[in-house]
Parts: sequence; structure tokens; C-alpha cells
Amino acid sequence: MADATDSATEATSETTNAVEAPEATFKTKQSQEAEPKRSWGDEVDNAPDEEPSASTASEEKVVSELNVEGLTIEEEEKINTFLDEPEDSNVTAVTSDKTPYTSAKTFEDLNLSPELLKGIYVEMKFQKPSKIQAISLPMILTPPYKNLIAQAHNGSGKTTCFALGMLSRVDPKLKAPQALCICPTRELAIQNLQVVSKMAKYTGISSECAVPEEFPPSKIAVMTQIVIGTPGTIRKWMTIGKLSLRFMNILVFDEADHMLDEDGFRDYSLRIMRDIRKSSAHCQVLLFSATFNDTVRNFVTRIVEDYNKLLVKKEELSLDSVKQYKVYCPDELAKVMVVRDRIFELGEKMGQTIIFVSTKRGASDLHKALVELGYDVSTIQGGLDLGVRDKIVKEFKDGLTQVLISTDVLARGFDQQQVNLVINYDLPKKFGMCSEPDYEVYLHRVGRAGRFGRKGAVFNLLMADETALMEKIEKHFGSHVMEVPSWNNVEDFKVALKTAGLL
DNA sequence: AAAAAAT
Repeated sequence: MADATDSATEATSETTNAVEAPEATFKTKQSQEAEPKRSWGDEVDNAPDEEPSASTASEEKVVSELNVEGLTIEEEEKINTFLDEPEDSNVTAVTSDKTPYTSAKTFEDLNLSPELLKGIYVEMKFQKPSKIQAISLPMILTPPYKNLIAQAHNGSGKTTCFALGMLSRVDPKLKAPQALCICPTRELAIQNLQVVSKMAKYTGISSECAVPEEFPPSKIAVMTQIVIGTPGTIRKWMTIGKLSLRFMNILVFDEADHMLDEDGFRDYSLRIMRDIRKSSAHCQVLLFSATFNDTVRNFVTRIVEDYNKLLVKKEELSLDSVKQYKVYCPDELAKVMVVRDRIFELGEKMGQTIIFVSTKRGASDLHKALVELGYDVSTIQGGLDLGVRDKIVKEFKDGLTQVLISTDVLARGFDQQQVNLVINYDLPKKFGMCSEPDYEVYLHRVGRAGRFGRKGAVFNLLMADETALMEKIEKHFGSHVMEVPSWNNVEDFKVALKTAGLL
């Protein structure tokens, strides 16, 4: 089995850029002969200021200073020269040596193969690189193929960055895996594969998923160049000798903060990374996520030596294009009524909706309650059979269902352009803590709406014990979440939706 | 004591 579906739908809406760049005079690639790079990896350990911050509060400050003149000399050297457009002032790029990178105004600037370019234009219908793509792709594709840590908005086109990275770093003639991408969920791995295989259409490069299936895997060695999967299955394929690491030259972590978080998949990820480093001389590592909290970032920068990095200012991450609301609900029943009377009534008119619930139990309870009220609704969570999960996602992506109840299985990375309404039926909490919100999950949930700069709205349904959590979230992101005056007034919801530009 | 992926 190879080349997964071409029915990739629009899995990557997150791509062509919303901002049309003024045709600035195109900068030619300067000084091709990069001066020989000192090994900066050693520097990492004793350069505490390499990390912009220890505290969140100071981070924004330092990051923005990087764009002006308040830098240390050492850092000034590392700042890329292409950060000259005012509109890029919210992105900070730091390179680990003096390799010159030039922002890519067009995909032609990237020395991609003609076949790959054709896939980009004809299949994907991209016109030009998005901001994150323009900056990250030269870093990814230019020798010496430095590692990269990249943080960028939800829906800003990260998938395309690492998809192109993988596609241009493999040899189609070599029938062996050369690129590996690890994702936190089966759904995300499948989605990423669809993007990659669509983009690869004319290249002769094949790809496949290493995710849990209903049947146990065959032991036949993988011959596709690109493998995208979930950690456990990838490990399994490695141990049964199905997945060879010998020719691996690029390793991608999607949702990297989660993949390397103690509470996430850290052990799996590290073991895979270690094995690859053992068996292939030089393997480029790319880490992508919209979020890197301080703890994870600290850890990540220790294990990935000698890297370039891209950071987006925190306030830029809180998604201005998506309006956030809070709705005080006296009890659980009120929440159900809001879903029934507002979301089903109003939400249907303007696209698709995802209702996030923190537990599988909660998801299935809500599902049952709505079904009992006579509403047909679909629900996805990890406890369902794989086939059912696939079907539910496909129906939603095909637009056959309007409203989807989901656990956090879809909180990260799930890309469906038509979703412009997200309901937090409850708020995400940090593991084992009932009074501490999970800010990352919150941000990722919100990011399911407003893909690629589209308009969107989030309604947080709050009972009394959740108001404090909401306040903490508002404080953390420094954003004011507007209040819908009354949970049972349809006009209030209409006003909110109009304000969000959805009605 | 949570989701997910796994075992």
C-alpha cells in the first residue's frame, strides 16, 4: 500500500496567503558562500540568553525588542536579514549561524523540482507562500539543513512547510523511507498524509500512514519515501523491522510541544529520535506547533541542538480573527439548551461547528442528550472504533454533518475551513488540576475556527465553577472575552455572531 | 486523576 487517497479534500486550507505582499523589489539571494559555520550547538548550553525568556511576561517584550535594536550583539548576528518588511515585525527568526536565508516571495524561489511545483500550483492551488512558509522554507531547504523550531498561528500554513520539507528532501528513486513525521493523533496523521500525497502527485514520491489499523501490520518493509504516523505504531514498525531508519534524513514533529511534553508523548518521541540519530548520520529535525509553553520549549531547545527558530509574538497567537464569548449557564441543562436552540438554529446557517467536551464520557452524554431531544448529531472520540472515527471525520470533512461533538482528539491540527464556530462545552483543565486551565488546549481548540484568517467565533459555556478558569484564560492571553448577556436569548446570540462577522 | 496512543 502506498499513495493514500487523492481525495484529499481541502485539507490544507491553511495556505495561500491572506496578506497580499506589496511587490517589494525582490531581493536576490545574497552571498551564496555562507561563511563557514561555527558549530553553534556547543554555544547553546552556556548561552542562557539564547532563549528569549524564562518568564512569560518578559517574553513578549524581549521578542519584540529583537525586531528593533534592543538586542545583544550575539543575537544581532543571528537575526535574519530578510525581516525587513514591516508586516513581518511580529515574526522573529533567529538563525544559528550566518547562513544567509532569503525570504521566499514565490515558490519558484525555493529551487523545488518542477514536479513538486506543479503539485503546489495545480493540485493544491497555492499562489504564493504564506508568511510562515516564506520564512521557514528557505531555512528548511537550504544546506546544511539545519534543525528548526517553528511556532506559528493555527491555520497559518505549517503543514505545507513540513510537507514541502519532506518532499524535497527525499529521493524518489530510492525505494526506502527517508522522511518521517510524527503526530499526536491518528486523525492528524491521516490528514497530513492526504496533504502530502496530494502535493506529491507529480513527483513519483509515495507516502503512507503508520497509524493503528484494524488489522495487525504486515512485516513487509516500508518502501515509500515518506511515513507519517502516530508514535506507538511507528515504534512498533521499527521494532518488527518494518520501518528502516537507515536512509532517514528528515524527522518532523507536528504539534511538537505535545509530542515532547512530559504529559504527552515524550518517551516515544525521544526513543524514535535517538534511534534515528543512531542509524542515520545526519537527520534534520523540524518541530512545528502553535504553542510552546516555557517548560516544553526549554526542554526542546536542549534536545535539538544547533537549530534555527521562528517565533511569533504571543498576542499574535490569540487569534484576532476569531471572536471569543462567554455564556453563563445556570446548570448543565442550560448548556444543552444553548446547544440545541442556538447552535443548531443559528450555527447551521453559517458553516460548521465543533463542540469540544473534555471527557469521552461528557461527549457521549451530550450526544445522548441531543439524540433524545430528536437531534441528529455526530460525535468523535478515541473510544470509538477506528472505522467509525474515520467515517465521522470523512462525513464532517465532506460537509455532510454540520455539528460535530469532539473530545480533544481534534483539538490540535484538525483542518476544516468551513468550521467557523467552536463551542467549549466545558473548559480544558490541566491534568489533575481543577482550578488551572490548560491554556495550550484552549488555544488549539479556538484555532479550529477561523482557519487561515477567516472569521470565526467561540462560545465558552460556563457554569459557576468555571468562571474563575475563564478569567485566568483571559488574563493569560490578555484578551477580553465578551459576555453574551443571556444564555436563553436568541437576540443576544445574533448580536454576538454579527459582531464576529458571521451573520 | 484526562485525551490520545499503546500495551
